[in-house]
Amino acid sequence: MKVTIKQIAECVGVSPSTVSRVLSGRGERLISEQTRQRVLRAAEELGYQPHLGARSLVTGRTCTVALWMSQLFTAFHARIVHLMETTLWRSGYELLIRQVGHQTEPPRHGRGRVDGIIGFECVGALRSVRKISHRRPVPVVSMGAYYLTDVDYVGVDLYTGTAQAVQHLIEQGCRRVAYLVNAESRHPGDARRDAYDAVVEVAGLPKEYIVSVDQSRSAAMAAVAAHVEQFGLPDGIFCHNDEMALGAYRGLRLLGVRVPEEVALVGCDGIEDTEYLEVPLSTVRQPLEEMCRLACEFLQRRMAQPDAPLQSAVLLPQLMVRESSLRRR
Amino acid sequence: MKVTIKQIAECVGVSPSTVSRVLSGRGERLISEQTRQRVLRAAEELGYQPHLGARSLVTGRTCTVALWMSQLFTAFHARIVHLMETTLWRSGYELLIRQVGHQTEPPRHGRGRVDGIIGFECVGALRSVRKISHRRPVPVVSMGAYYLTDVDYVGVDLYTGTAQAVQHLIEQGCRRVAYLVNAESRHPGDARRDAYDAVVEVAGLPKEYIVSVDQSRSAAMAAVAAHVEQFGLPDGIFCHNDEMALGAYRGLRLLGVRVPEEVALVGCDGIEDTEYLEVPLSTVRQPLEEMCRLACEFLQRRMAQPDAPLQSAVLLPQLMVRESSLRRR
DNA sequence: TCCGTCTATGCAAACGTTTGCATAGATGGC
DNA sequence: GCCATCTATGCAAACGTTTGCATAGACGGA
Repeated sequence: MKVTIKQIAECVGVSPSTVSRVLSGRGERLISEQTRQRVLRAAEELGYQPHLGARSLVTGRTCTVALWMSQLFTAFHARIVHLMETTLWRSGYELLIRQVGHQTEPPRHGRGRVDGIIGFECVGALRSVRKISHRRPVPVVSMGAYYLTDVDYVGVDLYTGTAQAVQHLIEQGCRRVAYLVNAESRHPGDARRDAYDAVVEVAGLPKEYIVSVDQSRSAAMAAVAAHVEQFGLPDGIFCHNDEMALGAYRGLRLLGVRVPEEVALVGCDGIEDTEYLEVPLSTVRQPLEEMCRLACEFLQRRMAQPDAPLQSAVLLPQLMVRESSLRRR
Repeated sequence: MKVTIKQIAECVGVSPSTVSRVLSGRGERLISEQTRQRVLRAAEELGYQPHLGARSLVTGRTCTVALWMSQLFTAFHARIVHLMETTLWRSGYELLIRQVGHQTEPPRHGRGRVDGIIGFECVGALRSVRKISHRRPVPVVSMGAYYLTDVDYVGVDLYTGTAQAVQHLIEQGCRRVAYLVNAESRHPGDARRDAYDAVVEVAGLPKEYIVSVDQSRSAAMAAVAAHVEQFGLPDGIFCHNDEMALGAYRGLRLLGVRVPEEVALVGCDGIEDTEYLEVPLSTVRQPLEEMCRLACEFLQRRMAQPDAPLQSAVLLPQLMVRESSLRRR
């Protein structure tokens, strides 16, 4: 049986308002200690749980934040969810998850379900929700490599990160540095692609793309195998992300190619998995903790002050040099 | 500015009830097609979004399901979240995530926030929420290796899975099969531990535990290294899960031990990562798709019929034999 | 012409909270 | 002893939906 503040009120012998004030913690110094205690005890005894729908109806807040992600398969994504949930919970918010990547239907988004949205690499969906909620827009923070100019943004400077990585490969003596990329991300405008182009060009080296149909390991593996068969072996590969780097590694090993002696390998993202390979993978590590922390901060500020000026932060990734890119000279 | 059904009603020139009937899809054959169209167009134009709090207040439903997990770090967990979100979304539910593992405070659980809870390996939290919501209990489905007798349950028979794995190691010629386990799970009552004990005993082999402080890779790695130094090398290791298997693998490699020639290795869970090692890891694969599908089914039936008889399913895992446990004879 | 039936719509209550305003009683200064 | 102030509480409206019941009009049969 549902128990409401009305029942508690009746049971204690006070009015519902008083109960509400005690339970919601609003009327802090307005309620006598004695009444307070009696209400609390009654609530405890009856097993009272506030109805959050009713509460949100009048307060206009739900204490829930949505996290939108384009995909959700790898340890990298698990880590994001983990960090978000932890951070938000501490601030008193719950976390709603939504994968928006491959949904064809427009993102229906009930008003009064969430107080705000954090989008991880899903610019398209964020943009359309913005359009829908034009008047009195939903607070939104965009995270990841691509960004919208009209919402708060937390990103990571993958241009610099990639440039460092490619430069590092060149310094290790690589003269034929390839870029392993999925078909969608291979175009100019992608920070990694642009950085690769620039550094390779400055060094006077040839550009070489290994194009995988998607970001999965198996596809990356197949792409590398096919590429090597057709064009021969590069001596260094920068991979669009760590998943693809793992696929590349396995593809090369199956071909009998030694890493890093014959091919040096650098990934991108910084997932834990890559440390535990036979040959630990070098990578461009994204500062996820910091990014999640900032995203939550930005969102909370935006929820508190809808008209505050635009906030943004672009963090520096860190090149983690491990064995896979260290040539013994 | 917020737009409500009242405004739409005013704009179209009908009553709020009519608008509600059109928009909620309830009064299907009650509304004239003409009115219907006009309401829909007005809603579209004004950018109407229903207030779900208000709706849930009167319907008593939120169309939201909570997924509780004890932790959320690895690709295994990401996969669970992914499958759940996909399945639930298709049935019209949204997914709320909560990590309940290490939270000290009791699981506060607002009534009217979610319609049901799916708990993945978090018996303790489920039990306490059951106690709190004793009268008119929240629909709950428990998933994973441990189970409550008084709630719907979807599990996997890790006893059989483990038995097969250990038997397999013995058949490969291992005579000193160790069990790599984290401190918490090493006790009798855990299906894997019990199965290991039984099979090893029947085979007349000695029991040997490698105890790691937790389930992380690094801890597993350290545990293996320490164990080998103190007690020498077993010739087969069954690992409590894949993460620990990855740690064990790396630990052994750092010691210069060859897998599977000197030590055969089998993990448990079936995460994708382990296929991409230098030596792909054998594992006991949990049928996650099926488990998630069933859990959602059970939950929906329970939500529809609170007094339906208890539902449960225990699925069989599958032993995936890969290179890490194949001795060349 | 009247009555019964059906269709399309409106009215108003209900859902469980929060909160601005009112007020009864207590307290204290003069 | 009176007025001003303060403390603790109650009243009632409001939040945005849904929905049972009522009803107005149309229609058809007798």
